[in-house]
Amino acid sequence: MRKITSAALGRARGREVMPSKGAVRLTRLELEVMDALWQLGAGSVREIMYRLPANRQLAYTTVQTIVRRLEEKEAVRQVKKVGNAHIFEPAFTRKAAHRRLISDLLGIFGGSARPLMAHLVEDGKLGQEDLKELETLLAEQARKKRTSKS
Amino acid sequence: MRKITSAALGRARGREVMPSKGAVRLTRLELEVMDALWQLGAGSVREIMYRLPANRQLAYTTVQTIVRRLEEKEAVRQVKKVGNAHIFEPAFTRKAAHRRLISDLLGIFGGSARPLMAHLVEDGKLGQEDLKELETLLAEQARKKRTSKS
DNA sequence: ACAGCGCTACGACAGATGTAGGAGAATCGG
DNA sequence: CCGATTCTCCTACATCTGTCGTAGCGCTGT
Repeated sequence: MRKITSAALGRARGREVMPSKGAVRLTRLELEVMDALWQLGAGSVREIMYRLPANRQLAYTTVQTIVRRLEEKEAVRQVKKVGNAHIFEPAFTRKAAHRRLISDLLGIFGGSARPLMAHLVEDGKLGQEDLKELETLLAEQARKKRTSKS
Repeated sequence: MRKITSAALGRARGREVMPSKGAVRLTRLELEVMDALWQLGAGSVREIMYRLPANRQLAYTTVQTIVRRLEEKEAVRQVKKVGNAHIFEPAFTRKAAHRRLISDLLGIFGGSARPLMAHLVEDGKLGQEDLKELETLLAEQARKKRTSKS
């Protein structure tokens, strides 16, 4: 049998997004645990457990396991002990994590924010007021940059 | 030992995002395969393999496996045979898949598009022209809706 | 007609993820 | 000082993901 490909041998463009050094990729669950920690600022396994959303009630040891894995990934670190319990704290901000998520998504979208935005608008997730707000933000940012730099 | 939690017993808000019925969650690799298929419109395993980005050269059977899994997830379906080879076609559009991704991300962001946008602006992924463009799009959409509906 | 090559079906396997149990050490309340 | 409680540390295990290999069947060209 002849290879079915015959003519279509055009290698595709190599869209590629560097994992930017030490940036960890958090899983869904890990993200929820981090979220709890971000809310707390710092906390014990049990505190994290209680801060988990209602639709994610996990066993104590499950949370503990996730926290341990997060430690391995250096996403959280122990800051002190209370009794014999470790108190953990996030190793980076929610913002940083979000940035990572967005950049991943943008990668999938081919690197440009446009299509993403278009979707948002189409889905009505983005209205007139939002755009206004953004313009303000953009202007302010430009101003700030001019002030600090140059 | 006393539970370390003592006072902090406020259950967190139950942010939750329904998986919207039959919507499948595609993995990274599956997404790349789908992307190849979207480019092709429809194609054989081998054609898909050749369309994969240069940084993702996989063995023939690897691609085949992914395609099989996508079939199980009903993300692709066989449309015909050429020789003894199956020709596959996506079961939904790239757009639909993207919508799903975005909605997932928004879920993580608490449901609002604002923070997402803010990030984009901060990272300079979104400029003046983009916002202009979006406003146009938004206006057009409003017009269209008015025309079709009401 | 048949050798050979491509395709399919299936199985395998390591590493990542989600979820939890058990043993035993540390601590707290009395 | 002692028992009950709560941690910690490890282990376990089912799934999901990423990646292939093998066996065998069906075309196809000569």
